[in-house]
Amino acid sequence: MIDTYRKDIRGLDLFADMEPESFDALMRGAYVQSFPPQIQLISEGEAPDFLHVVLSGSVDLFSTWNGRETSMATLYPISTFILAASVKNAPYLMSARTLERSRIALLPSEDVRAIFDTDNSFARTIVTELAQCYRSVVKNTKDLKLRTSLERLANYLLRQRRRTGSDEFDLRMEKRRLASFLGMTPENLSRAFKGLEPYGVKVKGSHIAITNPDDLLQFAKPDPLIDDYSI
Amino acid sequence: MIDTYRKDIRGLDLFADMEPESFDALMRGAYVQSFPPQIQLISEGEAPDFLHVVLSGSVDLFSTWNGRETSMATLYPISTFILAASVKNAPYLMSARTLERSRIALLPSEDVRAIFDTDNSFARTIVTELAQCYRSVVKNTKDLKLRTSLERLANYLLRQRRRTGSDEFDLRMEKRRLASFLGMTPENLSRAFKGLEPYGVKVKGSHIAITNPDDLLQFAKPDPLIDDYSI
DNA sequence: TTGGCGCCTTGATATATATCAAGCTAAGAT
DNA sequence: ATCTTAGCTTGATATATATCAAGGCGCCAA
Repeated sequence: MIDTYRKDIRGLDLFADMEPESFDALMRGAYVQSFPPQIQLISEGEAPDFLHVVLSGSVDLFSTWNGRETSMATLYPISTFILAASVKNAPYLMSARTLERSRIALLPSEDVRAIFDTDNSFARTIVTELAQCYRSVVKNTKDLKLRTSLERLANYLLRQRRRTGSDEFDLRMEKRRLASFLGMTPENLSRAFKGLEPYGVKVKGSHIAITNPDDLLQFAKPDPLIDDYSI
Repeated sequence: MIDTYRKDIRGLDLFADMEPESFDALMRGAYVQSFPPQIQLISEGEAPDFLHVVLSGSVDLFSTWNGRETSMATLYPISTFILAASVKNAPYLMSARTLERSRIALLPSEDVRAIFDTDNSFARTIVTELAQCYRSVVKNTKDLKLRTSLERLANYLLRQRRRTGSDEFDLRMEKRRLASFLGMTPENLSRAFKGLEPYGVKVKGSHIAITNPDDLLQFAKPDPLIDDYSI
């Protein structure tokens, strides 16, 4: 494991506070691999052999049932998945595939659980991390159940605006994947973008410009208890 | 705190393994209160003053946005809510109300966090609990995004069948609340029950009889990665 | 026993969303 | 530079779901 990767991983909240010996132990069994785009890294139902860390590129978490598929989340560096399955040693609930060429660190789940058992501060950090994950999914459920697809898109755009700190930004994923994440078809996403034009949303390819933030805010009614990922 | 309640709480996975001193400390600040039906116990956005334990009765967790409301989960004895907010000391994401007369134990969140900081085995148990919660919400999201309302109802009935171990059972909640939980209107739930008649679902008031489980199974296609809450 | 009330059901209609079938556009390949 | 192709858009249509408005049923209270 080269030192840059080691430092990247150590920088994550999840690993920042753990005992040096624990971190060393965890890194001993870990390795980094580079994957081409569209490679399936894990499949739902499998045993959780590794805790994954996205070091570069991006990864889509998705689920399937009865021939249908939906995107559950997209991960960007530096972040981990799938922690809950690893610590519980329970089958993955989601599959994962690279969206672009990506570097992924693989930490054996067995090591994660072993260190979890011995390093108390690591165990506590995992609590914080899992609580955060849990709350994110709850927010996502509220988004899905309480809002129409147009409202979901409007709030998604406002979250991107906040993340980038700018009224203009590029979508970070294909529109078809965004559609799936927002729980709609690509066709309807197209129409939804049109539907937001009256509120000052200009779309050119994957470039978005919000020309009238106040109008969009009034329509979208963002709520920290749904849209603020930091609380 | 009378001894029965104490024993009930101690019996929960979350508290079963913790140090006796820790448990005593937690119980010292705790108290049990009885509430009439339809009393709002907590409101989303509030600070998490207490970790709640349902000792008897039932509690609905729901969320609101922009004048709309949706049921997120219903809790039965003996179970806790809202652990994630308590340990993170972050605002509640959901509100809670009693559905019937209910006895609720209230454990000060501050105490929970204090003991979490000192009792290592308690910290580890919380990890397991939160991982379980997280996975449940992920399953719920898959249910919502991958299935139609008819399929969600069919699988809900099959889960009740499994829980009760019988082809006949009573719904544990009002149909309107079930509708909200399943992400549909009461009118559509009514029609959905009709729509399941061809698969051997008989409804009389809140009593359900599944006369042809194989047909229903074939239609519903239950999946352990969505419908099995134990993994 | 009998109102009355709340919840559920039903039918009619409206809206939201998905599907299907072309076309269009832009980025990469030759 | 042109071809090719994948992804996106658009319009037409179908389906799913919500809304609105009555009506029915059962449970509780007087």
